[in-house]
Amino acid sequence: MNKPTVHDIAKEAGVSLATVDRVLNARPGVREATIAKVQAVVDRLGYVRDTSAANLARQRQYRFAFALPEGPSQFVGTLRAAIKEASSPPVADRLAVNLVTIPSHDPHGIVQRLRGLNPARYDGLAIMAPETPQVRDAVDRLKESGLAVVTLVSDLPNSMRDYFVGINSIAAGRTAGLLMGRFNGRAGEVLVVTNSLRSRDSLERRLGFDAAMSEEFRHLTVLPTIESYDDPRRMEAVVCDATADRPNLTGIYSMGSGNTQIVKAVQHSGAAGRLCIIAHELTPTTKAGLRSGELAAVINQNVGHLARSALRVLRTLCDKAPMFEAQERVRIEIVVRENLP
Amino acid sequence: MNKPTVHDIAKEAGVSLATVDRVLNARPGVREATIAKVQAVVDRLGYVRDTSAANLARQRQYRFAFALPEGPSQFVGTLRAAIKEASSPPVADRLAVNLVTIPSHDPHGIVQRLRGLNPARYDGLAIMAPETPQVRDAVDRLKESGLAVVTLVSDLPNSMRDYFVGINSIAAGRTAGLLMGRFNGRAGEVLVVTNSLRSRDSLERRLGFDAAMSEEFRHLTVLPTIESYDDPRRMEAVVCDATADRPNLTGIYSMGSGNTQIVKAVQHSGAAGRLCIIAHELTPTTKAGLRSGELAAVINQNVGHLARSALRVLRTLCDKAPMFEAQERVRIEIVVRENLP
DNA sequence: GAGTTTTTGAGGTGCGTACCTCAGAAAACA
DNA sequence: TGTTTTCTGAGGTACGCACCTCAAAAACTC
Repeated sequence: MNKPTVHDIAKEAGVSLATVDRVLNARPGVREATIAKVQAVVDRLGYVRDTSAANLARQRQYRFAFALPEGPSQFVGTLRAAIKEASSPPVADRLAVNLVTIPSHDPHGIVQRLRGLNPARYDGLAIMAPETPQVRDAVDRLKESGLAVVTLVSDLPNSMRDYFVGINSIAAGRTAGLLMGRFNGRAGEVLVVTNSLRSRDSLERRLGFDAAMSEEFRHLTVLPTIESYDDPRRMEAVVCDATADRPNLTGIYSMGSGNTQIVKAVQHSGAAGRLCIIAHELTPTTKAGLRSGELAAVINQNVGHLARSALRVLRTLCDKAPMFEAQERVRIEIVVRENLP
Repeated sequence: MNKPTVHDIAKEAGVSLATVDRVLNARPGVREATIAKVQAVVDRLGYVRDTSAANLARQRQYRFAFALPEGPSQFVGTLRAAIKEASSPPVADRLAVNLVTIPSHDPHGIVQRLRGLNPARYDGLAIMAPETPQVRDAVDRLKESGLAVVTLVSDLPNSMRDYFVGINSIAAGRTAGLLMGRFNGRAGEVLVVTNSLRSRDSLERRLGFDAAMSEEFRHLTVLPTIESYDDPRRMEAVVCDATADRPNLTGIYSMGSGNTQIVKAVQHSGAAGRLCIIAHELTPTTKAGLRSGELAAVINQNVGHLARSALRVLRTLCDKAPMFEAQERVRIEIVVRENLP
């Protein structure tokens, strides 16, 4: 017997199509006993709803909002491009994706933006935002008004989000630490820079990095994190100063964006050869850095994977269909010059 | 205007539905002039066929054969499992996948097995096989009888295959070389082992490895490749001898399967600490090796990605639909203990 | 057992496409 | 001009499902 249909269920259960339909779509007006009878047949025949036929019949449109931070981050730029590519025809059908930008470091502004989203006009939300109580509450409110919600890149673990699409940041930091330790044989100091420690992923990367370093690589001294607050000049100055003032500096771990400035500063300082620089996220800048040898390695999460995964998960959640978890696990990629895509 | 349908095309072009249908499905019996007229409207309105509706109407079944080598290889085992998972409901619909095993190193046997496939019963073939003229011809024959053909893991570049799903083996070898050079600071010799150099991917890995080593890491001497011909005892013996006879041995590059034996031999020899071992493909054995520290790194291609990619590509080829290339590019993953999935 | 409420059945329509038939129009040929 | 061949149109059915209506049956109530 091939793929049972609703007709088969009806025949087998001795009820009408309408009743099967009511049971399958949880519509009211069916006795408990009948529901059980139909369910039993469904289970026995192994009926699975044909999602594409269902969507066709229901004229389904998946309307998703993607909330991404504004600002000059190259990573967010490539992520945005990946989302656009993954949600445009003919790859995606019945999909209407709205990209909304939210302020990077202003919880209040983020909340305002999220309030501006009419829950009735969306079926799902994917959001990349720092973890603050206000943001969490705003997300929870959208969830409560019926949206499927996934967090992207940076998790909000205590919110009501349905799923997190991204990498384990602690493990990512540990990986960076391992590479720093192995690639960088000379004893000395390691500078750690980022734009902000306020988002959960940055914090966790630092934790993982420190853990790996202290466990295995005691020949390296990790300096306190320096934040640039998205200010390119500050980032450049910090790196310039460090290379000038610290003769023992042998490595830099860049946890966030601003890699363009780091590379530039290092080039000017003439310290390029003696430094092992490890950064996050493949962007035009970091790719160039890998090619030219200034960057030793990049820890990456594939933006295409992130985008497609978020879309798939949101779709699946809307359909209340079972998830294919293995496909949604975003890998922590190690990229060196030789395996650049 | 929302998603134009065939009806819109018909109305706009001033022809009937039947004619639009004939044009869209390349059926005969339409004048050139009319075809052009319809095509123009299709382009102008940006019509894209609704694949799910089309498949529904056509009761389409995609029937694919996956030809994978037999034998005890753990990698092929995990790949096989990934294919099964990716082709079973409810993840995949209208999909009938047949896994066929082919002899590993017997071109004649492979050809026989492929001859046994009735082209009328399949829409597509994915094959992982060594590159020999006989195999190539057998593949070409299937292609000519109308199947979509993709090569998997190991390419047959001079065949008529439509697509190759897998990684660039030269780059993979280069990556292994880079890691060997960076992780392994001590000068000395590097042993290279594999089960066979007869398949294209092994050969190319070796090429890439040598290139990277000779360009950058002159402190390491790479020994000639030793083949085990799928004989576990031979593999173990080779590694045992090398660790015993070569005091300068500092690294092992394992290009193929047989990692269980390598790890075992190294453990027994007591040389575990002084050796940097790099292997290919994540399997239970290599995962355990990474966790326990015997393996320094593993170069991996994600079997789930391979499986899903092959299926997607075959489907796309059957539909004659445009391909979303970025999604099909399989990455060369570097796996260390810290970023184990 | 009459009246009320709750369940169920039968049937239809539509989603966007594929594929079929048959008649009639247009073009090409003699 | 008539005849053949080549196009084209109108219409239908089907795919698997969602969602609707209306009437009939069954299950309750008092």
